[in-house]
Amino acid sequence: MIEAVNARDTRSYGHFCMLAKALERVGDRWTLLVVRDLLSGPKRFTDLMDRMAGITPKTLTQRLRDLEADGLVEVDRVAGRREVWYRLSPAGQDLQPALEELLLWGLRHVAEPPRPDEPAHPEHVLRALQLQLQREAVDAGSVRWTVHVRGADNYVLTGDGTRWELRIDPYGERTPDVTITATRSALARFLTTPALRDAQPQDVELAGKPAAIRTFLKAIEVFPPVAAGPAQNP
Amino acid sequence: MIEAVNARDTRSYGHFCMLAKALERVGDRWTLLVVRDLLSGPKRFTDLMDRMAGITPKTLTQRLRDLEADGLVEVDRVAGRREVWYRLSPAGQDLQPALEELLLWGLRHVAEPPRPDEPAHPEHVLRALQLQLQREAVDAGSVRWTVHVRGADNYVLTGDGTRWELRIDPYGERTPDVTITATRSALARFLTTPALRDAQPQDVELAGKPAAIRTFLKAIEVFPPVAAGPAQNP
DNA sequence: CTGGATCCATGATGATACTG
DNA sequence: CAGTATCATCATGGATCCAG
Repeated sequence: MIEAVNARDTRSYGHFCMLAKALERVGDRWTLLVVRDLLSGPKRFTDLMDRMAGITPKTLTQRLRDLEADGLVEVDRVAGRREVWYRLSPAGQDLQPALEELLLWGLRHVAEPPRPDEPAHPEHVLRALQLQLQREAVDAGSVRWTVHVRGADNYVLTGDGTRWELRIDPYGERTPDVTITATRSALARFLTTPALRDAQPQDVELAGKPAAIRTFLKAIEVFPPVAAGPAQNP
Repeated sequence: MIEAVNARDTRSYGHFCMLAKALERVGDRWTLLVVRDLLSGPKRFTDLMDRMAGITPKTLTQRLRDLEADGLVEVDRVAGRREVWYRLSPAGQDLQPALEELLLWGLRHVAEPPRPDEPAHPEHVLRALQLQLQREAVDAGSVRWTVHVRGADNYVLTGDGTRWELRIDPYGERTPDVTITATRSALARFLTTPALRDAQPQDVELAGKPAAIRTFLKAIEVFPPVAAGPAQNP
C-alpha cells in the first residue's frame, strides 16, 4: 500500500544531505526573511508585515505555522490579550551565522543603492552596516549611535573597538554620541551613497559633537563595500 | 500605465535588504544544491543529475540558466564535444561560507540516520564529515583517507592537524593511510551510526595499518553530532 | 484596529516521455 | 550526453472579507 504523501513530503528533497535537510526547513520563499526579522527580538504579526513589504497575510501565516511546526519559532498567545508574539526558538536563533554569511554575500555581490520607491526598513540597512563594520573589524573606539526614523522602532548601534552590536532601542536610555534622524528612504540613501555623506543632505539630521560625527562618517566609509562584480542587465 | 513585469520581477522581493537580494539569486528551490555540487569542481549535466536525485532535467536546465544569467555559473561549451561543463564563477564560489553554515545548522538540528531507500551520495556525506571535523578542530595528525564507492568518484579526505580538506581523487595518486570501500548506502550508514563503527559491518571494508584505522575510527566519533533537538513527528 | 481566512489567478515545479 | 515537450499539480500573489 502506497502511503499518502502530504505537501511536506512533496517539498522534501529526499536526499541524505544536511544542506538539503536544512533547506527543507528554511528554503521556502519568505522563510529566511521571517527568521531575519525575528532575530532582532519577538515581533507581532503586523510588525512582521511591516518589515516584509509585499508578503500577503496568508503567506506570512503559512510561514509562521511551518516554522512553529518545525520548532524554529515559538508563539506567545495570552488569553485576553489581542497581540500574538512570535519569537525564535534556540534552533531558530542558531541560524544567525548562516543568515549573516548570506547577507554579507549579498552585500559583496548584489549591493546597489536603493531605487527611489524601494521599501527600505531601517533594521535591514542597519543590520548590513553592523555586519560590515564587524567583518571589516572597523575600530572607532567606544561609540554609541542612535537612529530615529518616523514610523519605525529606534535603533542603537554600538561599538567597543572589537565588537559591533545593533539593538532595538525602545526608550533611548543612555546618551548617544551621535543621533541620526531621517526617513526610511533618506536613511537608506545616505548610508549607501558615499557621495551624499559629505554633502549633508537636508533629509538626514546628524546631532552630536563635531568630533563624534566625524568619527561616525569615517567609520561608515566601509559601507557598502565597493561593488566589484559586474552588473547583470540583460 | 502599468509596466509589464517579467517572471524575474515577480519573484523579486523588492526590498532594500541584502539578504533578500541574495535570496533572489539563490533562494529558488534546488539552486543552492546546484551550487553545493559545483563547489567540488566543474561538473557535467548528468553528474549534477546523479547528485541531485529527484530533480527533473527541465528544472536543472532552468537553474543552470538562471545561475549563468546572474553570473554565478560559467559554462564550457566546446564545439565538436558532446559534454558541457558547468563551473562556479568567483561570485559563486564565494557562497561557500554561507553554504557551510547552513549545512552545519542542518547537521546540528535535523541530523538523523539515512532511511533505507534514501539516496546518499558519498560527496554529501563526506562533506558533512569534513566540515564537522574542521568545526570541532579534531586533530588526528597528518592523515590521508580515501573513499571508494562503486558508481561514484573516489574521494580523498586529508587532515594536517589544523585543516581538513575533501577532494575528488580521480587517480588515487598517493598512498592513503586508510582506504574505505563501500556502497553509497553502506557508507552513509557506517559514518552516521556510531554503533556500527565497532561492529565492522561486512558491507564496509577498511584497509590500512591497524593503528591508522584506529585513528580513523576515533576521529569520526565527532560525526554526526549528538542530536539534541526534539524530533518533530506529528 | 489586529490577526487572520477565503476565493481566484498564475506561475513555478514535478512526472513522464521523447529527441538531436 | 544534454537536454525538450507536454501535461498535471501545487505554491504563491492579489484582492477582499471577517471575527474578536
